[in-house]
Amino acid sequence: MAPKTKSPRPLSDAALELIARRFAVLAEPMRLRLLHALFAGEQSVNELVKLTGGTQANVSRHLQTLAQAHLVARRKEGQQVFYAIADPSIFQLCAQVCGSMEQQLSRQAGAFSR
Amino acid sequence: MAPKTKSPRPLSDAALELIARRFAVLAEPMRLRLLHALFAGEQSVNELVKLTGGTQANVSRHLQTLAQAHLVARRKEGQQVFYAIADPSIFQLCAQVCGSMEQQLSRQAGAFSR
DNA sequence: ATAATGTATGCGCATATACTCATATAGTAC
DNA sequence: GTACTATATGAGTATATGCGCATACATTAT
Repeated sequence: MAPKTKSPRPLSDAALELIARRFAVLAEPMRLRLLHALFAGEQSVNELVKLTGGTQANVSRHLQTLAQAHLVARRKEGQQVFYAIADPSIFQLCAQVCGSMEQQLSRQAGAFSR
Repeated sequence: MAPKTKSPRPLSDAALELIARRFAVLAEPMRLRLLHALFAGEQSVNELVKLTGGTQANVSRHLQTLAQAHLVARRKEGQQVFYAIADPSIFQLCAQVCGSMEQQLSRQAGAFSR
């Protein structure tokens, strides 16, 4: 019986669910596209539709998902609704994923030219 | 015409797909549980089955998913197969997500007691 | 009031994926 | 060879989710 019973933190099931949900929100290309478009600043739904090339219905739905996850903030002005990044830590997240994947891909590429 | 046309980088569709895939791999509680268990070091499949409480078939499948994403490494020794974290940047990712969510939750909690 | 515009949503379909069960494969011991 | 253990995988099912279409809702203008 090796004393392997050393976990960094128990991490309850509920916490794991929450973390998984968070990752799931980021696991859709269109939502990443929307976040990317919002990097330049607050945008209305219509602007986001044009920027991303998605349909209005689909963009609206994805924005709702992002808003429920508190990743973007909603501001209504007249008949337009503006969305903006609410949690800037997202960019660090994405940057880290990008970096890790670039590293991975270049390592795979190196396996050929080696 | 505000000079809002300033994107950090174009980010091709293919890149967005890859990033989304990466997040999707992390979007399952059982896989997070497995990564968490592997934090203590290399483990065999059977050990992971005991540690996570999942069925052998399910654990094996999720390990395969993690391995395909190059998040864990596979090492066969005799009839046992050992898995280990292959990309330590995962922990930074999870730590960041946890931090962001703790912040979010405490802010929501503060909205009541305020 | 009607009309036009911007946004959200109900519904149906198609696809993806997580799970269980049973079985296959690989390795070890006898 | 058979028996046993460890791991992987095929099949079937249930659930979730992204998408498009049509429509509802909200706001402003006329």
